[in-house]
Amino acid sequence: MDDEDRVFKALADPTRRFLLDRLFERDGRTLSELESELEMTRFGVMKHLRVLEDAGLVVTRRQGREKLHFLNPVPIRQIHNRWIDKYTERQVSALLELKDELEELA
Amino acid sequence: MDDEDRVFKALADPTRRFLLDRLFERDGRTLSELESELEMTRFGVMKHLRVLEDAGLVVTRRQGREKLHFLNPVPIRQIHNRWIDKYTERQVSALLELKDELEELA
DNA sequence: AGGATATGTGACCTTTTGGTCACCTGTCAA
DNA sequence: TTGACAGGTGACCAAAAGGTCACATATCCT
Repeated sequence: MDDEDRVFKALADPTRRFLLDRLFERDGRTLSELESELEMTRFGVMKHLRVLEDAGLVVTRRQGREKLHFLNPVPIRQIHNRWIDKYTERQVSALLELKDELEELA
Repeated sequence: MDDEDRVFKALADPTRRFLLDRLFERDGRTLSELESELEMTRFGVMKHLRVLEDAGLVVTRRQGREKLHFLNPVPIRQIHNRWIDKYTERQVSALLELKDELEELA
């Protein structure tokens, strides 16, 4: 499995996206901390974090007996660049901003 | 399966990403045209296109007995916005532009 | 009309993936 | 230094996904 494939496979699972959401909110969390927010055993969560790390979506640092997890946004941006060129980017982001404003009014 | 999940699941397969690449290059292609570029039966390709359409990554229009396929970039941009805020976007896109320039020199 | 062309459906099989468990290693602190 | 705590490995099972085929419908063109 190549690097690119790992990123997309990693994003395909809802639990892993939830983990990225938690890290987007605040990074530097430990396995135990992330586990406490999920209805799953530690082993399941560990496996998911491993997949995210192998994909480069999460980077880690050991601190004593703890392992801290950080979100890496670079692969996400690369997905974006693959199918959205500069010109289309302006159109699409304008469209989504408009959509957000309309939803705020409703 | 909710709408968001469908998008990520759709992107998880290399054949489907290849199809998006072809449509990014040029849209409005038919099933037969896309099939001719893949080592797979028509049924396999059709199944993949169906998944992409259900996810909203591809939109279609019937024209006689043909079905034309178009790339929709909106869901891709939404993935981007989920984990990259305005501030981070500037940093990451600058980093990737630098990376591209360096690779051009090498 | 009728054959060729373009797309569609449901059943089926194989491979991959998500999740759990028994068991193990490294680190902290009294 | 010993017990509690944080993280790690490999085997295992059930569920989901990728791919093919027999069969079917709609459209075009002569």
